Amino acid sequence: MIYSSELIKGTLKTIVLKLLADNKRMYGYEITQKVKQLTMDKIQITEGALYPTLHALEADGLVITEAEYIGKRVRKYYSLSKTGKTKTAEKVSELADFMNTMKFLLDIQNQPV
Amino acid sequence: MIYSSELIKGTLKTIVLKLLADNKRMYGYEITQKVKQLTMDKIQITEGALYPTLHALEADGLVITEAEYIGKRVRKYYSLSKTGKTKTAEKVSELADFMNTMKFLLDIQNQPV
DNA sequence: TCAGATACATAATATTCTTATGTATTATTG
DNA sequence: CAATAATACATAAGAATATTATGTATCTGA
Repeated sequence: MIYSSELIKGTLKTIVLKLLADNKRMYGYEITQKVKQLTMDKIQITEGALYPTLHALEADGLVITEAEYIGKRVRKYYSLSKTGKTKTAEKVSELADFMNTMKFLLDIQNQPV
Repeated sequence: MIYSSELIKGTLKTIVLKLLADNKRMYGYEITQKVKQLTMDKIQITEGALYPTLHALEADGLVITEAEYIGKRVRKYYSLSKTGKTKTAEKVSELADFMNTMKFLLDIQNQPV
């Protein structure tokens, strides 16, 4: 089962930021694979969604990039800036709060998953 | 505190459906107020978001409507169709699953709210 | 009486995703 | 060893869905 795409909306940025907080330094393709692996294929980030998001994070000064060559192929590593670290904590905390609210709102107690 | 609007994206339809499942019959304005009240003002659904959503649910055959006059003012009541009830159960269950996944992904254990 | 709440609706715009396409390198496998 | 899949980036067109603004009209309370 893959979640309907609308659920990802609004959480992608937070997911990416949190992964960078945990892994110091990651490149785009690695992020898609990591999310896929951690969620047992339930969340699959498309490249068309990820790269624009990464570029936006960079434009906002939340991440910094380093290009690196693996053989002849370029890799673009992303890591959190100081501002990015602060922002990540805020967004994760907000999402946690939001999920508690939603849990209450949807009256979700012990639904089997 | 009001959640950043992006968090609402993708969950609005599910919220509306669940409220209708719990309350049998509601009108638009009532839904906005109910959500505001249940979430202690943290989620405020704008009319520009709600009405198009309700119309889409109707077009999809998930809800049925009845107009009613309160004095001279019209009210449009929404209730779940049979298909709507099934769909609601599916969407709520999917969202519950998604939130568990997100909880794991974001490593959220006992963050104070 | 008049401001605020109730109650609907829609249009222009912005955001952000999907889908499709493009380029190129490296690894695998029949 | 050639073809395919995986790795790795990127962007553009289009769809979906929200924000913001606007419009209309009624009812309530100070």
